Amino acid sequence: MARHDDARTHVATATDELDARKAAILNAVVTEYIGSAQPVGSQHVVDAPGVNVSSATIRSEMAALEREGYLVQPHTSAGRVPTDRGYRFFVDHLGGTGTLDATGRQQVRRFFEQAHGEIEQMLERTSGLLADLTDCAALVVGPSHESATVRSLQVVGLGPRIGLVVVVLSDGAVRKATIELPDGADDEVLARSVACLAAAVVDTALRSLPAELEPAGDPVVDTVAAAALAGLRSLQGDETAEHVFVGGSSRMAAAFDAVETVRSVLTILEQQLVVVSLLRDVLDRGLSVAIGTEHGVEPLASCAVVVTPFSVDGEELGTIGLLGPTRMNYPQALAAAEAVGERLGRRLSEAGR
Amino acid sequence: MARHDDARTHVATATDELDARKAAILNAVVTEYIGSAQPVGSQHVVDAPGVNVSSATIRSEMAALEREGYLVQPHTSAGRVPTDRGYRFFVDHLGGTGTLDATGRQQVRRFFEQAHGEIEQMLERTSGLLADLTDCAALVVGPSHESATVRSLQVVGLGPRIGLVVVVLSDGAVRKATIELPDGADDEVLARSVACLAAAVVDTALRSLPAELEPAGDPVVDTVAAAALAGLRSLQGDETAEHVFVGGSSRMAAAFDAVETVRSVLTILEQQLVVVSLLRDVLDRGLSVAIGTEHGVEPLASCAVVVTPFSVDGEELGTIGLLGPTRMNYPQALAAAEAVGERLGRRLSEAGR
DNA sequence: GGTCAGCACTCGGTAGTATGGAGTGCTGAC
DNA sequence: GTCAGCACTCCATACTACCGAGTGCTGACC
Repeated sequence: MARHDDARTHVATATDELDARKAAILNAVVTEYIGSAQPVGSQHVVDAPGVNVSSATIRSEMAALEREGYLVQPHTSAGRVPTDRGYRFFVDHLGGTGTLDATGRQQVRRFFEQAHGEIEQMLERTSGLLADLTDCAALVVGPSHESATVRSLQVVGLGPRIGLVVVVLSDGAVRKATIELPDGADDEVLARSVACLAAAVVDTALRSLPAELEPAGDPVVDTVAAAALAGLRSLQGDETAEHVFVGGSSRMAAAFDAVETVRSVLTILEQQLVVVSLLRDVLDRGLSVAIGTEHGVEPLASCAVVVTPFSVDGEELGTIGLLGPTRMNYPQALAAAEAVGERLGRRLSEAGR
Repeated sequence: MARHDDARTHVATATDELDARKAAILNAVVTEYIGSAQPVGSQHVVDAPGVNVSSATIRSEMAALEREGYLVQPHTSAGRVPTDRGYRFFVDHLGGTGTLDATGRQQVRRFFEQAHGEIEQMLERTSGLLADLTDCAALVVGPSHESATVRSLQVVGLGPRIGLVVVVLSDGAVRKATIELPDGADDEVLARSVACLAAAVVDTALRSLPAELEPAGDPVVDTVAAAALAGLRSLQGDETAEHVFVGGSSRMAAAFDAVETVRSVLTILEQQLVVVSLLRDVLDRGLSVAIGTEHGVEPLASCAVVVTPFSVDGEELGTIGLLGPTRMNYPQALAAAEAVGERLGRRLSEAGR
């Protein structure tokens, strides 16, 4: 029942918004509620750190906190539950990010010791790790390929008139596009087309491909090269719509007891576009946590999102997100996201892309 | 309430197991229950096709069906609910697979008219389509690459000592592996290594790669080639563990009202390995539907799976699966899976792999 | 003036009881 | 073999009572 050890033991200090005691009480209510999911009564707060007053005094303070919008009562004669604003205050006044607990740290270490494989696989598995650590749904968006340039290019004949353009980007990503080949496109023609196309697109970003190519003389070669260029073009869209790896969405079922809520949250999680722009939006607003209605996605009104960017090679950005109920364990989630983000970035950097 | 139109209007015929009337009653109960999710009483069955008897007679038949294990009563004085065996009979005696309804057919047609992109994207989107059509979670497993051979090979330098092996398989799949390069591995060395490696592995299946390579004379070239081969080797595992695209898992939340059930089903859906082997297992047993405990996966005891293979280029197999509650709409699910599978296979075949 | 013990009050949750209705199984007549 | 009629079962629903966790207020104390 008493989960005070879970709280950052930072004794609340006076702030512009709330005096020290109110802050301490609010903190206690939030931590308690995160642990128990039950409305918190004045009695349960009485021996929280920084609160050295009787339950009567706490009650009057709680009433004040309610007037100021930090707490609500589900009904008269029930304990208090934090509002979004209450959580916001709690999150904003955490003493530093805190660290992962011992078993969590160990889990992360082990994971990165034995992790291997290509970037997509790493990201996928990382989402699982994060879900395990935090009991939230985990979102991992890989580094953007937007600024990557074409590193190498190849056209492979697959069938009688079918070819595959394979392009390697400077950041190590590989893309492919199927194209139609004209008759008479033998290996030699393919090679010449590639050479012709390569001259024009290598070291170019996918989004700034040339519109046309210098004719190479041979009409068949030109046709192939044009087809391949068109193939590359069709890849531009993919880069904008980034892939997000979602792990542990089943945890959302444990977090809510209304099936309807679960359903609507899962529906959102299935829409990659929504998820990605949610994360990006939160980041753009300079937040690392968005609570309840702070992010605009209505079906997620009872959820909070923790977002952490991770940097690969200094600059390019990937994003880690954790989605849970508003009463999620913020200190834990923040610590996990940060720790994993840091190690993931490091790992991907040293893998050389 | 009356959903009899949903039922294949096939009037039950006598079988080895059940006489015509019992079969008709069982069919009516199943269809009604699929529609309403409420225990079905004798009154609700009275004007179902093939049942021209009074409710009293139906009651005695129902009692018999219960003794024989096709129905159960949640409690005395409640209607009847089909057992897994009841569903099994229903499914086994559907008159042909039936067809999709008009709007469904239109949805499928539209989808395949505007569908484009590479195979993975197609499969992903197809899972969404199937979920929309059936209100089930949809599973799509792409054609196996097991028997595909190496079609083309390339090593691209990415950083000072980092390279990427890119291999195109005969079925159009592209794989990559990061490798470490020795000092002095310039473009020319890479080209020679590729040539050396290509000679040994082109037209070979990934699972039957040679253990070693003929030395080419130059130690640097040999090192690169060996590293690249090791890279290829690391891909073997990926081929066995196939990727499955899961769409519409949120529908499972609508299907059950116990959050706990939802959670455990979702947990299974997150484990690709389990899902793939479930599908494969059902197929191997020659079934197209597995109901309740028929598949061995315990947390899915209240679920049924509809499985349809789809063939690309005659032989190679992909699989479509639909996961829903045991009271899912089997005729609809079977029709949708078949229709989509057929068109998907056709589409992937003509795309040339 | 802030703190707090004491107290009256509120109200959700649980348990117990009545009632209605959907559904059953059985019986006896056709 | 079929089925109208009937007694019976038992889930849902509604209502009531009651307990207890929790509140707000008051008045005394430092």
